[in-house]
Amino acid sequence: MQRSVQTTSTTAPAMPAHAQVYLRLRDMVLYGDLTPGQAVTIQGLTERLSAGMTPVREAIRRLISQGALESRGNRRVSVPLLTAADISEIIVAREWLDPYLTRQAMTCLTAADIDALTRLDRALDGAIRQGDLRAYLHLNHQFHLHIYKLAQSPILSDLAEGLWLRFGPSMRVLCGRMGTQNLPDNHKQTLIAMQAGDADAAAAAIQADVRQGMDQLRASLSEGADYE
Amino acid sequence: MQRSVQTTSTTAPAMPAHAQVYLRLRDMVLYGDLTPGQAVTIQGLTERLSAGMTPVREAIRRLISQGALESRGNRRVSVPLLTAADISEIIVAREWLDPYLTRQAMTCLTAADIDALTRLDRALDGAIRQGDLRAYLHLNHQFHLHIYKLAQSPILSDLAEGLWLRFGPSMRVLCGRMGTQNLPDNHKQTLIAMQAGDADAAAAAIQADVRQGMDQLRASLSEGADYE
DNA sequence: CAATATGTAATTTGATCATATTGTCGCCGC
DNA sequence: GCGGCGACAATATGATCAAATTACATATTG
Repeated sequence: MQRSVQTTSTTAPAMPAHAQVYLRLRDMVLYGDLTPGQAVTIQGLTERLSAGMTPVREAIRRLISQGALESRGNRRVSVPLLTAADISEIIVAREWLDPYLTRQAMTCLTAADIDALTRLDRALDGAIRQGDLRAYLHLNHQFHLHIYKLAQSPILSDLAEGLWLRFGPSMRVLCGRMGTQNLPDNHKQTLIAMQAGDADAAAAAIQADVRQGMDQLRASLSEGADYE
Repeated sequence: MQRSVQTTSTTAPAMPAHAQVYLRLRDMVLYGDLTPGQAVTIQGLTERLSAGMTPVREAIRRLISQGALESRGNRRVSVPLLTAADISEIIVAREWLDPYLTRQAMTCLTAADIDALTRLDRALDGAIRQGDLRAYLHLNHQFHLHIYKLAQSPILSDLAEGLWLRFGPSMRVLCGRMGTQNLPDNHKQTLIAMQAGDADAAAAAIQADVRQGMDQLRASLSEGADYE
């Protein structure tokens, strides 16, 4: 037997294996290592992640309960294929949640916070220039996650983060289609509004960002029919 | 060893044990068999539910990811103690979600649906008269769940249902304090509005119901300090 | 004669359990 | 009061059992 996920010196001081597996699997969902509709097997993941069966089972179960994976009736698990109706629901939810969390974040925003967001956005620009799709997805996600964190609203942030898990795989497909050169970046308006201390403008900018991205997603879904 | 969760003739034709354990544990959270702050141990549940360890582990993990349980750092799990800030977030979320889902439900509401809701509310009245706290909690939950289902918005319904898991234990404490005689029932206005086909009024009635219940919860929490 | 449908066998995969391992907490002696 | 020691609970593994899908072979029909 392999020496499992044994802490390779510095990697994981005290993080249980199921948590590590969860994080890795979640990232696979978020950043497109799994395509919509793809089957997810326990044994496949035990090999791919060289982890035991129990941690993988728990991670999968956790992601199912978050909507990142779906359990087809007969003990088979797969990455959900979003319908247009699903996307519409996610749009409704995000168009409400994201501006709300942005306003919350604005109530206690420091210059350092804006700096951190600006750095993230600059890194995002770099990823776009280099056509690094995975970095783009990651940094875009980080940008919004950072706002959620600043809002200091753990429950609402949980809801918002959960939505990302649902559209992650489809977003990857969309961006893959658009080509790596003309990926959108609508964060500039948000940063300007934040620097001006204008909560209304910041919320509106975030809402526009969300709507733009999600609308593209829905359009891509309906025109591309099913991707496989 | 006991004969496990073997299908006792008719009970479970093809439901895996982990699903059964999850449902039972979820109901324990929702209807107050667990009190806020209470510790939840795996081995305790394997005995109480006479189930194996693996199904219990998975059910607990699932409920943690939904916010129904929380994992304190050191491999200890407990029922969350809500803070006033937590309640405020839940209020914000429900005041938006529940009216929205009500409006959605109104778009395709049949007379049979209203009948079903009316029956649920009548049963709720009965539970109040008899002072049956558990039935009250269950039927009140069912009433709102039914509206969610009618909205045919699986993702937003998921979000709303998840919130119930968070305040379930605290709600039980609140209702236990209020005494079993004067439990609130604000569903009448909703039913009237639905019969009139007035979506605005129905949404407003639901919002009032949510706000009233949740405000009491917050008040109970802040005055009662911590309950144990 | 060929092609499709059907029923069975085999392999793959999921579910559950018993057990070994590890980390945490409480206690006792120093 | 502090550090090691023992008990307990959680984590993780591999094995075992059961289910389901797949493949294949046979039979039947056009």
